[in-house]
Amino acid sequence: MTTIKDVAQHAGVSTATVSRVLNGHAAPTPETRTRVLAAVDELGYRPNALARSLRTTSTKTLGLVISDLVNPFFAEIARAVEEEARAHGYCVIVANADESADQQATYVRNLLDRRVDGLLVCPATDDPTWIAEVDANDVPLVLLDRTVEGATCPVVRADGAQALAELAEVLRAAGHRRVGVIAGPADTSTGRERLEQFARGGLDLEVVHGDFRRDSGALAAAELLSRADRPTALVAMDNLMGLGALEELRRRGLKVPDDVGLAVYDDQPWFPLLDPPITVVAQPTVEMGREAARSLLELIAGAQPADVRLTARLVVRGSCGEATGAA
Amino acid sequence: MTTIKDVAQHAGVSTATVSRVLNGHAAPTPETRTRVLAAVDELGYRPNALARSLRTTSTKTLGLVISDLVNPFFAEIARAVEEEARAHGYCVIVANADESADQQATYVRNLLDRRVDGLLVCPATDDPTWIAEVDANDVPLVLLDRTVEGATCPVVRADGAQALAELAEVLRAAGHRRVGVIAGPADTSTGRERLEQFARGGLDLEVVHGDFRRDSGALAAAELLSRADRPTALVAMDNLMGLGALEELRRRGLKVPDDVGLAVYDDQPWFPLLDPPITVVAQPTVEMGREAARSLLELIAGAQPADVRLTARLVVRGSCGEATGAA
DNA sequence: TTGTAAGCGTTATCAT
DNA sequence: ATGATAACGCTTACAA
Repeated sequence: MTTIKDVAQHAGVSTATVSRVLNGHAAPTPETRTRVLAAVDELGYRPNALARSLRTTSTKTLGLVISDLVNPFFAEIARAVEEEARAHGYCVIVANADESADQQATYVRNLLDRRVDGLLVCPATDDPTWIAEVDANDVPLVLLDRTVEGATCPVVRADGAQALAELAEVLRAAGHRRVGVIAGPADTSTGRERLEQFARGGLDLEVVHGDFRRDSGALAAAELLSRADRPTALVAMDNLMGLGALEELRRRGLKVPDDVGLAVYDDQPWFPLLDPPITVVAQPTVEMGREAARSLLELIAGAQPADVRLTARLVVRGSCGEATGAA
Repeated sequence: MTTIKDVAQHAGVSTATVSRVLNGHAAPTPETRTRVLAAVDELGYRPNALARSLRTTSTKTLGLVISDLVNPFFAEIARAVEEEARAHGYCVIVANADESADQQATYVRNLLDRRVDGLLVCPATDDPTWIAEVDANDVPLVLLDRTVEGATCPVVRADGAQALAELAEVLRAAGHRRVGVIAGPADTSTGRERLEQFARGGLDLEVVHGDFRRDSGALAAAELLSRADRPTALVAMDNLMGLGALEELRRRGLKVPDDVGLAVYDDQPWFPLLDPPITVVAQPTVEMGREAARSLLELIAGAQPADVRLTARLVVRGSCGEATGAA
C-alpha cells in the first residue's frame, strides 16, 4: 500500500504538507497543493482510515444495532438510517442482534471497540445493563423503536395509541367482541405498550405473547384458535407474527374476515394484495430511521436533541369485516 | 478511556506483558496472567480495535456491498453472510448500493479505506472498473449473485437454467404461448442470463426491462398489458418487480391466472398466501450468503476457493393456470 | 508556508 | 518470562 510518506516523497514535500492539503487547510500555496494532488493521483493514494481515526478519535462511523435484519420493518429503518448518515458523510455498521439480548450486548461492545462515533440501538429487551458500557465510553446513544427503563438518552419511536384505539373501534363496529391478541414479548417496551394501548379499547381480550417473529405468530394463532371460546378476530402486534398468523389461518382453512377477522401492526407492501387486503397500523418507518440518524448526528455534534415521537396510523382495509351498523 | 498502559501500571507489568496475556501467548506465567486479567477486569479495559488493526493490518471485518437492502432477497443474504462471518469471529459492514454503480464504487472505496479484510459484492452493473481498485489493495474479493465481465475472483450464485426451462414447460402446458417478460437490467449478469435461459423455452416472448425494483415491475407490466397482442402470462425476473406487477394487475382488475398468468423469480414467504399462490423460481438465499462468506474467509486464509454454483428450483403453485391436457 | 517530531494505542522484535 | 522500544500511518503543535 502507498502511504502518506510515499506521496510526500513523490511530491518533494513533508508528510505534514500532504496531510494539510488533503484536509483542506488554508496554509499550503496553490502551487504545492497542485503538486501534492498530482502525486496523490499518480500513486492512487488513499489515506488509511484506521490510522486517521486513531489519531483524530473520530471514525465517521455510526453503529446500528437492530433486533432483526430480515424483518422488513427493521430493514427499511436500516436503509433510512444509512441514507441519512451517508448524506452527512457518515458510514453505518449494521449489526443484527436477532432479538437476542446477549448478541446485542456483544455487538454493542464490538462497535464500541471499533470506536464508532455514535450508536443507534433497537433494544432487544428491557435489560439496560449494556447502556452503562456505552456511557462509560462517552459514546452518544439514541434508542430506536423501543426504549428501556431508565434510559437517559434520546428515543425515537412511533406512537400507536390513537391508531390502536381506532382499531378497537373498527373491530367493535364489525361485531367483534372477543379478540385474540398476538402480542410482542412482555420484556420489550413495544410489546407491552401496544398491548396496553389496545386493551384500553375495552374489548374482551385473549392474549398470547410471541417473540416478534414469524413462527411465534403461527403458534400463537394456533393456540388462540384452539381455545374453547374462540376469538372472532386476531390482532398481530408486528408484521412477522402477522405473516405467521396468516399462514396458520390458511392451514386451518379459515376465511378472513368471515371465519375470523385479522389486523396487523406494521404495514407491508403485499398486505393490500391479499384477499381481503389486511387492515393495519402503519408506522412511518422511513421517518423513524431518518429522525433517529438525525438525532444521533446532533448528539455527536454536541446538541441535546429531544425525544422524537412520530405517530402510527390506522389503515382500514377489508380484513376485519364490515361495520354491521348495529351500534 | 482506559488504555493498555493503565492496565500495565495497575498490574505492575509492562504493556508488552499485558498484550501477551490478552492475545493468549504462551509466555506469561499463570500468576502474572491472573494479575493482568484482574487489572483488566477492574478497569473494565477493552483494547482499541483501531490501534490493534493498525498494528496487525487485520480488522477482522468483512465488507458486504449489496445492491438493495430493502429487497428481501438481499436482506436474507446479508443476514446469512453476517451469521457465517460472526461464527468465524468476523464482523460485517453492510453497504447499500441502491442499484447504483456510482454508489457501489464509492462504498467499495470507503470499505477499502477502512481496511476490511475482504470484500463481498453483489455488483450493481457489469462495469468492472472498481475491481482494479480492490486488486490494487490486494483485498480478497468474492462476487455474489451477479458476476461482471472478466472477473477473476470467485463467484457464488444460483443457476436457474433448469428451473426456467421447467417454467416455460409449465406455461406452455397451461396453454400460454405469448409470454410477457419483465426482465432485469441488461447490464447485469442476472438480468441477461435469466432472460436468455427462459428464452430457450421456445415461447413467444415480449420483453420489457426493469431495474429489479418495485416500480419498474408495475411499469413494465402496464406496458406489456397495453400492447395490442397482449401476452397471456407475465414472468417477473425478481421478487420486487413481481410485487409491482401484482399491484398493476390488481389496479387493472385482472384475475390471475384466468385473465393473465404470472410467475416470479425469487420466492417470498407471502407468495403462498395470495389467491392463487404464486408459482416461483426459488433461490437458495441462505446458502448463497453462507457460501459466499465461506469462500471469502477461505480466500482470506490463503486458499483458492472455486466458484460456487447452487441451483434454483421451480415451485409450481397456482398462478400460471392448470395444465390443459392438450399437448 | 513549510518541516520536524510527538503521539494516538497497539503489537512484535530484541534484549535481558 | 518479561521489559524497552520501534513501528503501524496518520494529524498537529511547535519551530523555523
